[in-house]
Amino acid sequence: MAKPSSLETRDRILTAANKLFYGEGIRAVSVDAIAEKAGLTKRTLYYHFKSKDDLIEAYLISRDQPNLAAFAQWFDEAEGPVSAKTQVIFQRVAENARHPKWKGCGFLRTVAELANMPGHPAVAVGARHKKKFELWLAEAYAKAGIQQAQDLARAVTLLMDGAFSAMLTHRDPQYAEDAGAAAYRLVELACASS
Amino acid sequence: MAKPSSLETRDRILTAANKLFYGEGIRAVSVDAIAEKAGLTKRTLYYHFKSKDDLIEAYLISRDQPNLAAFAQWFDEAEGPVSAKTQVIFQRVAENARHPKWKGCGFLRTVAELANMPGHPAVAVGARHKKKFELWLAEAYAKAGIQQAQDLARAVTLLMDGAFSAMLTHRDPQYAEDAGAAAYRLVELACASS
DNA sequence: TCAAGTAAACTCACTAGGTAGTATACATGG
DNA sequence: CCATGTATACTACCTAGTGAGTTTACTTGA
Repeated sequence: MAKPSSLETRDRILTAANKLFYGEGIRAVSVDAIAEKAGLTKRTLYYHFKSKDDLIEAYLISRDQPNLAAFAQWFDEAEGPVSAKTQVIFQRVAENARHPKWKGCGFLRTVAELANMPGHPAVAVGARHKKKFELWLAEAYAKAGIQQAQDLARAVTLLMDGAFSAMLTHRDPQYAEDAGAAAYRLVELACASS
Repeated sequence: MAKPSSLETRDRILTAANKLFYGEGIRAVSVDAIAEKAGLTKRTLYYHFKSKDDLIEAYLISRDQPNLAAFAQWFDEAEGPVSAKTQVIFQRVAENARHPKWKGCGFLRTVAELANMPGHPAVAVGARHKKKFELWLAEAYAKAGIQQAQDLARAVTLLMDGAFSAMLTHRDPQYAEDAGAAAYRLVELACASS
């Protein structure tokens, strides 16, 4: 069967790809650089991934569940009404954005960089990730008895993507705080009419 | 002085850079490709621009005023209260996004692609452009007698950036329509408390 | 028990083409 | 004549991807 190191090697490549793709961008990072960071040769990398595009897709897939889980945990841990719980998500995102290595939302940045390849599998992964986030929010709002849960989830998701973009543009976490305040108002408004 | 064709040549290069950088992305486009599209040699391009980075910056600078002017025109032409005028901007953006060549906001995409170079002059141009948009909105809201004009302009700008990101991700103009509806609600809310 | 076989996992050296940027020379209008 | 503008041809290096061969771990037959 497979060597015991096989899965471990694939993970090492993915970890290196994560750091480099997120830190430097997709097209700015060469396959050679990833192989070197992973401590193996390019030929070995191509044994585990059939192309650079394949590796880009795998990079985003590896971030999908962890990111969604973090949002859900922040929301669940927060006290108070859904409006406040929503706002907490934005506050946590703002906190994360203070780390020096923070470089925006990896999904949005990858989609933006691959805008000239709409059919790229990684773009589809990014779109699905954002859809999942919105759907999860909509379900949370529906459980809280909000009538227009879908519309509200859509608006909050738009504010979140706007916050990611603005924080990256201006390098200022305040934008996520302000987006959170706007989201709070919209949730309160929806609650009032429910 | 310069040959009469000099300014024209610079413009030809800038036009080619515009189409290629916006259509394909920054790092995906080579200086050779821009020179070829402009119908001249790379050496001539380097006579007018000192580096690729310089050309990237010039590309964004050339889009700054036209974009802001379009937003202002859409807003001024629209009928009704500021809430409706705000919503119209989003509707116009959604219309534009239906063009096959639409590839998102050139400023946001450039900033996202150059996220690993925070000091890049083009990133600064992108940040200034977004600040100008927000400031223009804040002034329009203040003129309309809204108390929290700045907060409101910030929220609407966040929704706009979110709309750009989501439309690019999902290739669906509906996201701008929904962002416009949310913006409408926030403006109405601010008007009510003024 | 242990040598031979096998397939997975891996490396070295390479191809063919693209990259930003430049040294040098030629043209052309004032 | 001479400054501005343009082109040819080049450097030095990086790019994704591959052909061919080697090492490793495990299986299997005697």
